[in-house]
Amino acid sequence: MATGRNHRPATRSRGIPEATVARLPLYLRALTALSERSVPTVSSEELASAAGVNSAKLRKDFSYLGSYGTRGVGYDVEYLVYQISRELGLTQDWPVVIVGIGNLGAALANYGGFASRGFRVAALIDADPALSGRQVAGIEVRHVDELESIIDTNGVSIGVITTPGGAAQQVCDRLVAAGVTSILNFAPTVLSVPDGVDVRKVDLSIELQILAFHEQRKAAEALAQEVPEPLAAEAAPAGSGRDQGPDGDIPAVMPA
Amino acid sequence: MATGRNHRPATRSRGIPEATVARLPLYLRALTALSERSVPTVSSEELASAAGVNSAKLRKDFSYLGSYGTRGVGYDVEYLVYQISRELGLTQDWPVVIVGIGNLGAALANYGGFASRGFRVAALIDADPALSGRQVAGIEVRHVDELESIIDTNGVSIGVITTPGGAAQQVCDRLVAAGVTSILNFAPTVLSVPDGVDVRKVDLSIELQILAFHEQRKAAEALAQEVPEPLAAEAAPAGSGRDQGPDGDIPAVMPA
DNA sequence: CGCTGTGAAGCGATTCACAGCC
DNA sequence: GGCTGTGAATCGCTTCACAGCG
Repeated sequence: MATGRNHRPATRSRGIPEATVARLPLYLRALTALSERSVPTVSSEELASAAGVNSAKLRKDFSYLGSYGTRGVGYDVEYLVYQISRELGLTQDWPVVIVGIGNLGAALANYGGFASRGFRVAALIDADPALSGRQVAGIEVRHVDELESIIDTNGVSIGVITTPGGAAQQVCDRLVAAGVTSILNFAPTVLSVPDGVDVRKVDLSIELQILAFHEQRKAAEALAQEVPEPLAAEAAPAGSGRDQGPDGDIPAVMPA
Repeated sequence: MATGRNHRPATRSRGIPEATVARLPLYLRALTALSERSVPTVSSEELASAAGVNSAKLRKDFSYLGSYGTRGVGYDVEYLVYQISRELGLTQDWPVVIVGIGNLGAALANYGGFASRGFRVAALIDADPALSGRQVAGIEVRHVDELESIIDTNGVSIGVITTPGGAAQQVCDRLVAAGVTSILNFAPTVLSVPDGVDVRKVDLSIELQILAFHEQRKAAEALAQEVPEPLAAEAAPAGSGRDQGPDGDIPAVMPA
């Protein structure tokens, strides 16, 4: 972990907790919406509820960035948008490649949320020669043979893998060898990468499985409530359980 | 926050930590692969590395499920597959509906990972009448007017929202009113739902933004290394950074 | 002897609660 | 008076390290 022992206790700037980083995009989205409605300032309470977190957490998060609010008033929307964008590195634009142009790859290519926030799809890449030259979302699909040269020419450092699981590690290796240092992996595979390369994983079926777990638990509780046996002693009073809650639960996306 | 105070401290069995639940699908995937290769038993070390976590975490996770291993030997693959499946509620099959059949909805409909693990796409639903009747992934697309009846007839309790952001809350409300109690939301919107309904959110652009943050930090560190000013005191010795690491980082998917 | 299962320690994130400033 | 910024308390997850068992 970078950071490491740390001489300097906790001091300035360079120590934003991961949990906070993961929420900054949420705040940014909410702020952008406010900005579009020309709302000039916002309180921690309002912004927190728009972002789906609680206000103490939000204030703590912002405190890591600096003192950008005004007591008694709130935060200046435009100013915060800028500060968060800068902190996230969105003031520069990041060329990304998407490898694997199936439905999911196409969905990502078409996804407007990218371009709007500092990301530019530099190329779509697929191993199927039949796709080469086709246009998806107005971008030409190139053959995977060109992967290295595309990355090199465009200075790409972020790659998105939307291939089938079987091809993912191979593609990953090539991306890394070509100079990519951040990877967003949608394939259902644990990628291994050298130190210094970040991997984040998004797995659709894992999310569903987690929902199924809670769904099952809810069903069990409902039963327990009807037939309050001693066994049920625990489930019944719990009532609402941990459910919902706009606050953090445990996620399923992770690095590496 | 639903949740609330909660009386009972932490007691028995029904208390699997969220972080553990989020990893069970990972273990299950690794175990399934082993099972297909007819590997009879596996040690915590081997399984952990296949799943991309460390072995202490894995053993602790399994300890919440029960004592399913054999000291000096390891875990029986088939038995563990069964136990985890049961715990996750995958021994029953869950009918799900996907609302919003754009590229992403289609990608999900085609995604093999669903059917293979207890999920069945009961219906594809879209607001566009032009799509109604079309087949996607061998399933007929139905009009959103039928949403309530579809959910009712099929006993659907899990819904997936892949509509544009603007339609998400509306769709969510109808799903919930019709009886859905778990929602997987791909729209870039914070959904509000009543207590007792679980929401998990997957946001593609948020993941990229988190990568961008780290990418930026890496670039800054590289610079600091070249020109070792006093400011750089911290970055330089860090070397590899926090990067990689098969262990948990902070995710961006969360309930509600 | 090897590997699991688990108390206990450690650590990071969340929440509380209030001092400080506008 | 209202709302931010933040130490201090708390909570939950991770990691350690080893006892216990096959």
